[in-house]
Amino acid sequence: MNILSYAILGLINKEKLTGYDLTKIFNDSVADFWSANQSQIYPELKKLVQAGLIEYEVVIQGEILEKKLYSITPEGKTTLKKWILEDDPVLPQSKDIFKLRIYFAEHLNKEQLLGKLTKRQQKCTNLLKRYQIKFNDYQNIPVPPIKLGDYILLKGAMAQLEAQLVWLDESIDYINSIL
Amino acid sequence: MNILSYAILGLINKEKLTGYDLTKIFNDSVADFWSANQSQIYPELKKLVQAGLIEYEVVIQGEILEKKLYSITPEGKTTLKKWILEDDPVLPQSKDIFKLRIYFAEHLNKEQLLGKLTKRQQKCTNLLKRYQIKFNDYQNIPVPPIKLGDYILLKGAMAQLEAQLVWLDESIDYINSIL
DNA sequence: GCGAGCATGTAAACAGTTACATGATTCC
DNA sequence: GGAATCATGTAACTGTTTACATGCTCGC
Repeated sequence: MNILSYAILGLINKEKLTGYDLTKIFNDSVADFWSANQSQIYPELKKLVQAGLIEYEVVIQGEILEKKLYSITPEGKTTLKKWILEDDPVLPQSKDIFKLRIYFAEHLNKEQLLGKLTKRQQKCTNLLKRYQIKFNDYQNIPVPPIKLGDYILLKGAMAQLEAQLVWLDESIDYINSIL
Repeated sequence: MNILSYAILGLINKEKLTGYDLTKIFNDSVADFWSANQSQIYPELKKLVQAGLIEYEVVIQGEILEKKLYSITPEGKTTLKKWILEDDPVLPQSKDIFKLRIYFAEHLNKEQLLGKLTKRQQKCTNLLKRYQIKFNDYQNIPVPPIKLGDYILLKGAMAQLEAQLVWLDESIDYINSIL
């Protein structure tokens, strides 16, 4: 069982979902800490059904379109709970092309370097704004216990972005002071 | 050319390195924003030599051990500079198993949930301490322009960890207040 | 002499990306 | 009628991990 299968299991456990729903979720709502391509989803769902951890009912959409609505089985729930409690390996080794380029930045002149940093600032600001809109929705509706994960993770994503923006600001100041 | 090959190119550009050196660097100093396994390094080095972007001299270590010390070629420098200036795709889609588990945390009771969060706090604190020691070394020696990348990226890693610690603290308080 | 670390490589399995392929539904 | 979106799947390729395989060097 790879991590993706647990991710799928966890999402289906929250609510019944189709493969298409899962695809959207991995590209939108949980993308900050996990992602997956559409082409990974369907084979993985098949494996999970074979393993007896999920099952599906065929639902007719419109006139003839058959969609598979997946739900978790009791065995799936047990497997999921066990996995959630497992110890986490050290810390995630994330990959960040932007940081990699900046690390090699002795090649850039001041303008190029500042240009790259301000572009990133812009992107972070835009994403943060989207998160803040989401957050305002949560604030209005009191949520525990079902939405606890959503709430905490959203706050986490926002905190990381805010920290990155402060770091970018400081880096710009630093570069201005030395170059 | 994949990203790893540019990462290798950038590192070799800073100083002459062996495959073994690169392996260590990808597991230690740059692990915060890029990582690679030993088994990826050697085939990639071969490709870069074939492409004429790096070259090596054989250095004898001790009596007979031959090690290959790689250096960047002029074509390699050109290729690297071009790549560094390329625009970065949106924002990195990092994967964080810990966050994924917390997202599914409605399965945990208060103690289990707080246990997971405090364990992560411990790990973040330990890593932050190591970064702070590194940082103190940089502070004593004035560094630009060669060590600019090291300095900025280290500050970035520290900022992210500090933000995560604040987030974990707030999350613990939040959970205590609602559960 | 021994153990930790230096040094280089390959093979197999697994995970992830990009592209292909098809068709229905919903809303305008 | 057409476009965006819903919906499901496969194929080929690329990237990553884990394991295998070997041997030297340096310091104690």
